[in-house]
Amino acid sequence: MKKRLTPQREAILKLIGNSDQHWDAEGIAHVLAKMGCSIGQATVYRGLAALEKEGLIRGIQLVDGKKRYERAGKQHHDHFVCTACGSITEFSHPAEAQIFEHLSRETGAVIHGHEFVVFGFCASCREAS
Amino acid sequence: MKKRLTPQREAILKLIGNSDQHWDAEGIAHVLAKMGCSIGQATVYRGLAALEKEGLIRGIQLVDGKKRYERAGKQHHDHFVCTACGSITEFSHPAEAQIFEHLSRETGAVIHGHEFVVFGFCASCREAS
DNA sequence: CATAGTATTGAGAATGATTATCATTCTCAT
DNA sequence: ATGAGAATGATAATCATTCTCAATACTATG
Ligand SMILES: [Mn+2]
Ligand SMILES: [Mn+2]
Ligand SMILES: [Zn+2]
Ligand SMILES: [Zn+2]
Repeated sequence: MKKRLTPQREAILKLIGNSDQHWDAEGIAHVLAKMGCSIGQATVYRGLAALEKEGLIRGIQLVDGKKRYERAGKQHHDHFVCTACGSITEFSHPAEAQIFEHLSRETGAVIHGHEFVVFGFCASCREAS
Repeated sequence: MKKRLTPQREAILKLIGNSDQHWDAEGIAHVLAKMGCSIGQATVYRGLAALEKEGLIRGIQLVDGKKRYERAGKQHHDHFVCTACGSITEFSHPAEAQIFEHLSRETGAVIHGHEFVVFGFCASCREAS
């Protein structure tokens, strides 16, 4: 049999797919519980892993221990994390492609993915400091 | 009082400072134990944190859950991790500076640091597959 | 030199995120 | 209906890391 899109996975997918947030497992469980359809935490983790494997959501690691998920389909981007307020800003720059190209040419490696996280103070937190 | 460079911290520093590896706490404890001077695990973690705060070693996060440390003083670089053999390759590219410049100019953020990890198959693992 | 006041240590408990177990329930194609 | 393979939920278990706390080790003064 194949992977199934169960009601709980649908709930997770709908939540992530209809927002631009970067969700962690706990946040998802929390919101779903508040919405009435609470799911066992193990099921949340398994559901997230399954949905990611299917390419329906995208998982990222923001150096804070917990894995986050965002909806799939957005164009490639990296993340800036404000260490003061925790806000996450997406960004991208064409030069990144050159870096990958150079890296694989120099080393002969095949690149499968990457994680580029920049941190500091966002504009408003910079002023407030 | 000030931070002290105790014998156990010196041992950790010497280990990291004299190699080009990317050590995790467990690896350090293991090697030091094998060398006769075993240290409590809490002390290893505290020592690493202290040495990092003093700028004597540099901590990095390679998306695998455990924090790694390398000797300070090496020029800036990022890391390529082979997901097949686990080898870590260092690289750098001048275009990265442009990305930061662009990001801070566009968003008004102050950048304090970053973590750029690329993963895939290294040259030898690519052939072997 | 005695001594108060910090820093550090080590053993072990505790934490937080995630995964593994396992018995039960669900689904789908015969 | 039925049996094999998925999925669920409650709970135990992992893993890296941090916390607690009693015992030491240093340091700066008096
Ligand atoms: Mn994003
Ligand atoms: Mn390095
Ligand atoms: Zn901020
Ligand atoms: Zn390799």
